[in-house]
Amino acid sequence: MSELVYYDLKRAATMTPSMPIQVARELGRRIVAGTIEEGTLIDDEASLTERYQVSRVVIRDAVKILVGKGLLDVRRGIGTRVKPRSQWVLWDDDVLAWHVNAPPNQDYINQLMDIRLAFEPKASRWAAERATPEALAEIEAAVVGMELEQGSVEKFIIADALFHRAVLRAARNDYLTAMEGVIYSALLISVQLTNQDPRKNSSSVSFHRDVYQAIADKDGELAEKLTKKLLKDAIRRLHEAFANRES
Amino acid sequence: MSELVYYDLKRAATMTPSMPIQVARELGRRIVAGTIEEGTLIDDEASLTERYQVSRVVIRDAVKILVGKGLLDVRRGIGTRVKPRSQWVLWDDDVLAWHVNAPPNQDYINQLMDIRLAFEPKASRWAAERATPEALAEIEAAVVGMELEQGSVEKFIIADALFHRAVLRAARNDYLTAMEGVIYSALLISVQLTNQDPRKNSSSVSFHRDVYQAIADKDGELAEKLTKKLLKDAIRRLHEAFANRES
DNA sequence: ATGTTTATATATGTATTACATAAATAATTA
DNA sequence: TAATTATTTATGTAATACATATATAAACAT
Repeated sequence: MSELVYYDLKRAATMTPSMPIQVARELGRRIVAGTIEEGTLIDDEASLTERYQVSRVVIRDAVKILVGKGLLDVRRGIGTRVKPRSQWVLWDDDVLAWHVNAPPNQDYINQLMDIRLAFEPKASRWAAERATPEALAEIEAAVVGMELEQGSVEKFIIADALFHRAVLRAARNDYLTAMEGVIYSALLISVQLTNQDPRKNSSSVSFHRDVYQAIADKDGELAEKLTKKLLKDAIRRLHEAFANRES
Repeated sequence: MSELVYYDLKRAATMTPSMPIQVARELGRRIVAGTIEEGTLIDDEASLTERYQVSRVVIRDAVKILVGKGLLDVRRGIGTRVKPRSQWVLWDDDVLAWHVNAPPNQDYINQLMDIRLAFEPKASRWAAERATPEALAEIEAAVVGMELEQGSVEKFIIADALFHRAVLRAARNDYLTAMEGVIYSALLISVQLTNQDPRKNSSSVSFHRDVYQAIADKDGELAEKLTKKLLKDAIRRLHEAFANRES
C-alpha cells in the first residue's frame, strides 16, 4: 500500500507508463524522499542515458517533467540541479504521491491536515447549500462503503478518501475539486504514521454519516461544524500516535 | 497590464523564455481562453513545426509542457487533443496566469474568491499565532506600499498582492505559500471586471492595516475575522460591478 | 603578482533523419 | 455481411550533428 493506492484513486494507473514517465517517477521519488539532496547536481544526460539504458530524448523528457513540477532546474553549460523544496509544486499530484513513500515527517503531515482543516469544513457547508441529488448519492455511497468495511484496511481507506472527494465535488468549485490529492496523501501518510487499523476508530464511521446527513438536510452550519470536529479528531489521534512514537 | 503582472509577481519573467516555453504559452493562452475548444484535435506536429518555424523537438517539448498542466492529451496514431477543463491543473501558475487574459467569466472569479474566503482568514489567524518578526515586517512593508499608492493602478495592485502573499508566508505552511497564484489571478481579473480604480475604495487600505495590526498583536481571532470582512467587502464590490454591467 | 582577455572543456538546446509502434481507416477475403 | 488483413496517419524513440551558454584554465598585458 502507498503511492500505488494514490494512483488508483486518481485513476492514473496506466498499465505501462511511457518510458519518460517511468524515469521521471524514479528520479522524482528519490528527490522528494530526500535521497538526492536539494542543490545537488544530478548526473548529466549522458550518464543517465547509460544508467537507464534509454536514449537522450527519453532522459530529457523525464527531466522536463520534473522541471514542470519545480523539482529540477536545468541550465545549459552547468547541468541539472535539484531545486529547494520551497519551490516545488507541492499541489502537483505526483509530488503529493511521492511524499507518501518518503520518510515520515511530522511537520509535513501537520501542514497537510491544517490545509484540510482550512478547506473541508467550508466545502461541507457549500455542499449542503448546493449539492445536486447525484452528488448527494455519491457521498452516501461512500458512507455505505465505509460501513461495510470491505475486509481490508486498504479498501477502507479508499472508501474514506472517496467520501471526502465526493464532498469536495458536491461543493461545485473547480479549485476544491482539484484538491483531492491532498486528501489522499494525508490519509495514506496518516495510516503509515499511526500504524493503526483505522477501522478500529469505532466513532469515525458514524461521524462521516453525520456529516452526510447534515449535507443532505441542507444544514450548512452543522455540516461545517461536524466536518471540523471530524478533522480535529483525526488530528488529535495523529498527535497521540506521535506521543507514543517518542516513548 | 495583465498576465505580465502575474509573471512579474512570480518573478518568472525571464528576458527570453526558451522556444518551447514561448510556443507552450501561445497554445496555452488560446486553450484557456477557449479559442481552441475542448475535445478539439490540435494541428499535428508537422503542421506546428511549419507554423512556428521550429523543429519537431521544440514542438514536442511545448506540447509536453501543456500535457503536464493537464491541458492536452497526446495519443500516438491519433494526435493531440484539448482535454476538458475539469481535468486542467487549475492550481498551476501558468494556467492561473493565462486565465487573466481569457474572456471575463463571472462564475470563474466567484470560484476564485470563494477559495480565497476559505483559506485567507485561516492564514491570517495562523500568521497571528506564528509569524516571525521578519514576516511581520514584510506584511507591514506591504501596507505602507499600499498607503503610498505609488502613482499607478498597477503598482497599487502589486502592493495589494504583496500584502496577501506576506500574510500567507507568515502562516508558515508550505501549501498556503504555494497558493499565492490564486490571489494574483483573482486581483488582476477583479480589476478588469470591475473596471474601477481600486485606489478609490478609501476604506480598503485601512482595512489592510487593521489586519496587519491584529496579526502584530497576535490576536488570531480578530485577524481571521477582519480578513473575512475584507474579502467579503471585495466580493460585494464585485457583485455590484456585475449588476452595473448587466444594465 | 594581479587583473584581463582568450582558449578550451563541459553540458544542455535545437535540428535533422530514420525507424518503431499504436490507432484508425480502407481494402480484402471467407 | 463479418472478420481479417493491408495501409495510412501520427506520435514515440533513437542516433547524430552542431549551436550555445557557462565555467575553468591558460595566456597575456600591465
